[in-house]
Amino acid sequence: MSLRHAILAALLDGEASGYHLAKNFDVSVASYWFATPQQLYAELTRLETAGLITGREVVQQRRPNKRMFTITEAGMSALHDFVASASRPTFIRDELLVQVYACDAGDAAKLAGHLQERAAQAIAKAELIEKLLAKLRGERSEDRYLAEAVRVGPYLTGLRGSTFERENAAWCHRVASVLRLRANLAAETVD
Amino acid sequence: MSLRHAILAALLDGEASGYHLAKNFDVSVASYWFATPQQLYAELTRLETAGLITGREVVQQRRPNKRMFTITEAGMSALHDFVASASRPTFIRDELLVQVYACDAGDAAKLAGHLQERAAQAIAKAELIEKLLAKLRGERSEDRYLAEAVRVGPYLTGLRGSTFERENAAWCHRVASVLRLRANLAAETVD
DNA sequence: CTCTCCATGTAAATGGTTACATGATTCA
DNA sequence: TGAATCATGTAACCATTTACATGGAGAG
Repeated sequence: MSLRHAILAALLDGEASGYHLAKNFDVSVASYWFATPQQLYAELTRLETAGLITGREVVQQRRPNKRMFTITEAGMSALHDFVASASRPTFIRDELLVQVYACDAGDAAKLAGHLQERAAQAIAKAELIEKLLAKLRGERSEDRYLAEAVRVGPYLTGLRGSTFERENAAWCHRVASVLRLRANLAAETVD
Repeated sequence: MSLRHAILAALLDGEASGYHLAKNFDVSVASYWFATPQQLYAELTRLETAGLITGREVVQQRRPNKRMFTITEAGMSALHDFVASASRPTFIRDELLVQVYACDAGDAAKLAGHLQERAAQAIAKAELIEKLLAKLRGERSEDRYLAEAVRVGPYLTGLRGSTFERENAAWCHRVASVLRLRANLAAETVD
């Protein structure tokens, strides 16, 4: 029920098309909310029907036409209500963690390889987010920015995303090294 | 498709009933995988049909009868394959983060309150996990435990869960204090 | 000439949540 | 007397993923 709010929140940055949202969702909103393009297109149609956003057709010449959406006053009011509403703790669902939980019953060496890949992806994502934060901040210090800026939501969620990815990478490295150490110890025992 | 693997992984700790899994999922498997009881009961039935687990009826006198499940060899082999398989990066879906993203368009004071509650919950969960880790480790240091223990999966995932919750709490506090600071500054400006 | 990007959508299938249902036992 | 715990399940409903479909433009 809350993809709609994620979309409304994303539209605070201004008019956007479904395609644009799909491309940028993981940079802006989605260190913490993910959606497939199909989900977005479907939900945009529903939001328009509900009057929370308005779309306008933009005719393009060398590209397919697109529909640009803007949040309406009704949408702003719905978002306002949402911000103050209660929300339950998140539930993480991460296949990799299930794999690590079961690592003693599987091929730990291969898993260690996947962990290294994940660590690299996590660092790449963290760097992307951190660049975005630096751009938002500009010359100001973080504290000044957060005190003075007109809008701070995207910066605050970016902070969470960046530490999350850093912690992810650190954990992946740690687990991979433990698994490799244990593989070596096991090999010595066999000798 | 991977709730089945989470269940198989949970059954590495030994025989369990659906009810038991539902109660303990968030302590063992589920800093990183969540499922409702209904999901578990349904999936257990499917796993049994598929021959990956076996159930036996336990007749009780002062309580309803229950079915205890054990992982089979076919189940172990499926889990083995799963551990080495590729998995995509997680996608977080957290309503609270969407709320913070949109905080500039809503009631920041109320949101700050919710953030404090969340921080408290996160710390409670971290402490729970950390107790579990200490219990697993016993007298040994972490490094020795991870090198020597027969099974390390649960400890390794517990590490991730505990830092995740700590980081969560820290972030909630940070955001709440930023929002309060801004509320005060806004009030002064009005004076 | 193939691949990727732009841009949108439909349809089918799977996965997940919520509500409802049962019924004895134990604790306050 | 009322609520919580034990223990399992069905059914209806939503949310999400995956596959399929289209078609021109520009890069290699």
